[in-house]
Amino acid sequence: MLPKTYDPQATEDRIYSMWEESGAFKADASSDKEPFTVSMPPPNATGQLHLGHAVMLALEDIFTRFARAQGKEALWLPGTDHAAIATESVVIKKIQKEEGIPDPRASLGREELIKRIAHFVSESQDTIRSQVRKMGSSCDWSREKYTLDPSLNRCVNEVFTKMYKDGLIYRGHRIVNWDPKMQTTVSDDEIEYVEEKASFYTFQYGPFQIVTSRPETKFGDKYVVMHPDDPRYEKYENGDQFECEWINGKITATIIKDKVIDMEFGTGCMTITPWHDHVDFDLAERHELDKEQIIDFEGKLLPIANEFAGMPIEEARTKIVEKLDKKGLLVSVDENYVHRVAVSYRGKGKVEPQIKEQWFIDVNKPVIEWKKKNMSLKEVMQDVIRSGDIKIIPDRFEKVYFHWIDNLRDWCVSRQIWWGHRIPVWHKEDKDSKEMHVGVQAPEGKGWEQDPDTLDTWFSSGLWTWSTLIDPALADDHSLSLQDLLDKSHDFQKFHPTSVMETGYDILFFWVARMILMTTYATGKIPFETVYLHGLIRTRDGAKMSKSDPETMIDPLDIIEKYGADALRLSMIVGQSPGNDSRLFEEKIAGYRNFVNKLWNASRFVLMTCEKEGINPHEVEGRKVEKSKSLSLADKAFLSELQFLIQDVTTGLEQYRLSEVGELIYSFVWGNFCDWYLELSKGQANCDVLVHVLRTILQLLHPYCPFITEELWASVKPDDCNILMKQLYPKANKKLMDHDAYDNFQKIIGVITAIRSIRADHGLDQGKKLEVIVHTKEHSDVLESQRDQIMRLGRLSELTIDVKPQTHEHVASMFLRGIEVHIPLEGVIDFEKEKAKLTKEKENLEKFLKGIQSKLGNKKFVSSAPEEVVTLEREKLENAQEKIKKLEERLKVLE
RNA sequence: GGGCAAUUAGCUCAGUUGGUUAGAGCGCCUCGUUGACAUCGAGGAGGUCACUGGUUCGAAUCCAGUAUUGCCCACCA
Repeated sequence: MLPKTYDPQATEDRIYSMWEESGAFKADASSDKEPFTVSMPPPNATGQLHLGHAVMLALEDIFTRFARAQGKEALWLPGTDHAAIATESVVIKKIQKEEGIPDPRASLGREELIKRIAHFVSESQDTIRSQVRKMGSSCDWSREKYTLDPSLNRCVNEVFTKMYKDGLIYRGHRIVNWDPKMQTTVSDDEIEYVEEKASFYTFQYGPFQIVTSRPETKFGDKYVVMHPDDPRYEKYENGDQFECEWINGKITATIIKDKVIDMEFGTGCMTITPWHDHVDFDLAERHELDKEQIIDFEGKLLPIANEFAGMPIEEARTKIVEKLDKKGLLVSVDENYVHRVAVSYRGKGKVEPQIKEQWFIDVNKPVIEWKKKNMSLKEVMQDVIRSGDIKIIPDRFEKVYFHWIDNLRDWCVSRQIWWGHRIPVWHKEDKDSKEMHVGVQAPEGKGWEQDPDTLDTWFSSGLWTWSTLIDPALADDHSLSLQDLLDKSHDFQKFHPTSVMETGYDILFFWVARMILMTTYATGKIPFETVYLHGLIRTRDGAKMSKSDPETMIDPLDIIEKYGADALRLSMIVGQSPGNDSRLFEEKIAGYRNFVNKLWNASRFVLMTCEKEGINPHEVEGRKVEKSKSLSLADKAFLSELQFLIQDVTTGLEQYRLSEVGELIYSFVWGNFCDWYLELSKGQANCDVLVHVLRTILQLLHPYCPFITEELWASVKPDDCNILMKQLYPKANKKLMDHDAYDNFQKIIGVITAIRSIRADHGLDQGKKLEVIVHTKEHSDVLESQRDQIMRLGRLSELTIDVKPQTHEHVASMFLRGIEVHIPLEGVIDFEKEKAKLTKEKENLEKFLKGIQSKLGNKKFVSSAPEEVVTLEREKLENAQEKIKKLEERLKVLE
């Protein structure tokens, strides 16, 4: 016999091992079944899983288990990401802290540092693997991938080379975001802005006044820019020159007129620093102006700054202001200026724009053949969404996506860090040599050195849906082309494009967009059909959970230990809608733990009942139940409701409406199965139905709560059945859909509810005699057939069921679903109120009826709307008509 | 500056194409240990669906505007 409470701790690990050993997670590329594929967004190989991962794993596991149960060949492919900058910075910090080495890159060298990082990563990967298992994830571990695996590296090199040959990858001196702390470039998307209060200076610059918060960049400023339409500067012409006193003596300045200037801001004119500012750089490019570097890559001033050379930015700033003040060129200082400073998404260090030679992907060059047209990467990215090849859930993110693409600039893909995919470019002698080789492998001959730079981590992540499906054995064969690799890899042929990409909306641009870009280009196919974006999990107060504040952090592992993985999964799925943030706190999780336990006890009850009746649950045949002729009203009603549940759950899951479906099952199990059916079974039990319904519930719930359902399945499964996760999903049996039984059963429920309510309202003693008055013979028959149940659940010692029209003094308190229940009470009934209520109800119904009639009378509607909608309206009409009739009858009684 | 959302019970949130009396969980109040479950059961209170207009027989739902909050994007020196 099962224990009184469910103990997830004692169950989950055992069940998971059982699944793994059974091979049920493994997908078969050679099967004939329809494929269903999910690529797991690879967690960064830097440490711990957090709730964001947990929600992702829960969602994807539900998708996968459901697809599997629908008879599809389901593949959920797990893996980890090398997370270039993030990982390197974590390890460098660790070495600095633990070993006291201030600059590990310099001290250890490339080879040694990479070795250290690799070691760290492999430990971290083990942690992640075990955490993913703890969540119950049914992913195919035999196919686990890592972004630095040789076969994935091969794909990276192939794509880079192909892009280079197509002229999509180019090398150029461009302004990039330089992170002096991490000593690398970062992409536009890896930047965040933090508000900072700064001093805002106004300086005299020749005849002009300019404003800046960054005086230290102003050494090279020999251009002053203003708007061509600005009346204040009408007398100056573009190209005019003048001499003026500046930081280090006299300079010759040139006037530039350009429309980027905002006349409203500051003094309406500014000097520019093309080397250290994106806008200034663009402007300088347009007007072909000189660019000079002021700040070096360490964040210190260069010799151009004379006596300030070698100073760090912050120090130089104050000194320069002092100097300009002494020269009388400082006009004013605003100490309360708030501006936004760019910092690196990872290292949180201030980002300094710099001009550097970098590798870029051209997003505007129309060289991609897509749908028989030549398109640019940008255009393909727009087309796949616009044409509906890829659907984004929720769809409002499509707008956000388009907006992002409109603003997309060429993508800088080279990074000056060591951890990652090294760029497949070789230089003869040194980097500045003119001889260069771009290819998948190193060129023949001596003296070739590979470019020291690595690729942006999103370059390889962009290939994730398909590079993971390339056969590693083939990847070693360099006689094969990229196309060969795709054509010959069975997994790729079977499982790509993937079915759904599920991830947080916060990486829509970082990753989802890049996958679309890279995959359409490299394979000619979309990477996935549907994008499902989940929201962030926040604290009870709506704050972001952050590592720096352990109080607010909820560690999924702690929760699993305390409440079980099933409860955690439900608490993150039910009540959440895609794309919206949600809050999580322990009471919520405890609520779902209670639900899980409720299911446990319901099963216990079923098993105990079977034992009492001498029935072996394993021998119950589902089919027989469905054909049985000895079903009670409750059995029929309940089986009918179950069929509708199956239908709703299935269509809901097909449409990715996970929250709604979770709620449906929850309320069915608790509100119907436990509260009614099991209670009724205490009077008279049909074990066949009990077992059958319980099995179906376990099957339906399995994608959400895999552990407990699997555990319970073992106790109730048919003898010839395997483990639950290999079962096919239940199908609704139309023959069991019995509206009459359902309606009649609702009447019983109504009566019992009424009795309970009356008892509570009037403190009715247990065993009090009750009279139930009904108006028709049919109702009386229904109640009569369930007399025992009503008496038991209503706790009555005597019950009269009578058919008669009512006199005023007898009409009592409750009208429920067409049945009137009353007990003899002295003077508590308000007839006028009752009458008014019914009259209003009738009026509403009549209004409603009129509306539908006019709708159905409208030819336009009938001809244009889908047939189902029209029938639905007709049904509504009939229902309403019937109800009005009944109301009229009741009103007549009251008269 | 532009865009996207949110606003529903004390709290956290559902509410699929407009449809009959707006739902759930938690919390609160009353009662209850008859053998599945106190991680429970029965009953109850609590909402002008942010506000103002409009479309409609009918609006939480569609449209316009207002307010508050949040997020994203952008070159304001």
